[in-house]
Amino acid sequence: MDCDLTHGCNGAHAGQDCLTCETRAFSVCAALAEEDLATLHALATPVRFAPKETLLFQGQPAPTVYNITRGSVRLYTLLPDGRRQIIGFAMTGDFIGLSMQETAGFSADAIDAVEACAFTRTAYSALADSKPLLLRRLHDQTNHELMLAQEQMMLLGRRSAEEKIICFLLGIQQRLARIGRPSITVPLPMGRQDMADFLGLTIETVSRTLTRLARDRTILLVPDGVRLLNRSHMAMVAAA
Amino acid sequence: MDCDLTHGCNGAHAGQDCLTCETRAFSVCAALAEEDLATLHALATPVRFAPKETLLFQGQPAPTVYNITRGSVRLYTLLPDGRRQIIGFAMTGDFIGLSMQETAGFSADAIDAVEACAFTRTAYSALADSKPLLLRRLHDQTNHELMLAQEQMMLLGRRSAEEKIICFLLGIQQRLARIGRPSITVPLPMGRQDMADFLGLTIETVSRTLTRLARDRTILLVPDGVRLLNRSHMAMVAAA
DNA sequence: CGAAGAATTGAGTCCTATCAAATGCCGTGG
DNA sequence: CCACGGCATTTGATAGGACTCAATTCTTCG
Repeated sequence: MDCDLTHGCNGAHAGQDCLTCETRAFSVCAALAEEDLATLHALATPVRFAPKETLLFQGQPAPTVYNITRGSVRLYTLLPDGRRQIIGFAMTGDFIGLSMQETAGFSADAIDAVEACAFTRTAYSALADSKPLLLRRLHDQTNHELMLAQEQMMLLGRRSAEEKIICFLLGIQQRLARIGRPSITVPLPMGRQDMADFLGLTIETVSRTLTRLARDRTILLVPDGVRLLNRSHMAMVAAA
Repeated sequence: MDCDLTHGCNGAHAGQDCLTCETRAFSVCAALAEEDLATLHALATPVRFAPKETLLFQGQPAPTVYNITRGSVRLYTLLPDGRRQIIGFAMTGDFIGLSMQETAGFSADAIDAVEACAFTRTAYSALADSKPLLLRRLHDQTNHELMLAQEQMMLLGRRSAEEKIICFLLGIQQRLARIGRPSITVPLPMGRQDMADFLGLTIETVSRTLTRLARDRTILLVPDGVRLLNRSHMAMVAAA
């Protein structure tokens, strides 16, 4: 198999199997019985993306859907004048292209080194039609995303910069806990500009707010992440 | 049948039939063949809500799903300190409770006089399971809502007050056009505070921005609505 | 070690929020 | 019919939080 840089590159680890996939339990694949996983595995192509490589481009055909098995991806839309809104970060276990629309409604690119299972949209769609449980799982997943989107609207429309940062950090932590990686230290693979474009802030405000929280001993800034020192205070702010 | 104010009141027009429902073509019901509409009709209970009456309350069980046939509903979430974010407005043909979760993720109440078809969540869920086309239609509808939510994130996070107002007005107009009510005059059943809480602004900023747009001859303020005078300029701003 | 990019810090401005008052709009009841 | 009260909206004055522009400082990596 050859290596197409524009669509990602199968690495040497291509022997990975759906049956032994570590992320199965957290992914839509959990809906399938073991015997169906063989069918799924036949459809899946493992792919890799280097940092900044594009998975999807806003407005262009999206013939492929991806299930992220490693790394982080930013999903975003752009205005013609360059303003960017990141609508979410996809990480291990997340599905990109759930809507299975002909054309992508947003762009997506790799933040760090990303590994994923790729499926052709048509093949995946057909499998979903034949496996009601999988379809149901997709539907639930979409509903979950809709709920997250609604929470993000509250964050973007009605919260202060400090609240935005705190909610963001707690949100990442909760998400990692749900996929079996709980930790007081929250890893932040994305840069400050990505955080800013997700939270509706500027990069300077993100930086200033983080340093202020660090001065207050609410958090501790560490390389590529943040350690949460005062979770009770953060939880108060997030709830309020 | 008695009249329970907390859950809406069947009016004298209760004889309405799914077969002759004017909103059928724009609603999820469009997925059903005529013979299935009888089944649907048996499950539907027509209800009415007075202005400010509550359909759903955030965090409480939601045993009922509604298909709005007349009037407008605001969907919103509240923070403990009273800050409100309106996540959407439901109007004729829109479905409330799509996610079919046990508990509501947001509150919903009537803006003006609302008429709706009510279904018990369990009965509707069972019907969806037996009619794949209906389920598919529900899924598509959810995907559509997710797309709208993502557009709203861009609006809330990255657009100026004037852009927010303009996008909002054009959005309402497009929506009315899609359900067969195209018009240069955009009706605004919701008050200024509702617009503010939807757009992430204050009521004063909404008012000021509207009057400025009226001074510029971009719009004309009319009772309970706005007439769009310079759509090309508005379209430019919305695209930019 | 040096260059390039990322992050932080600083100074000043602007947009929107806040606080406050005036105006307009209805429905009620005298 | 008109005065009145309550509510929504508009308008004004001021303040503040986040943005902008600009300059360091810190990292990373060849």
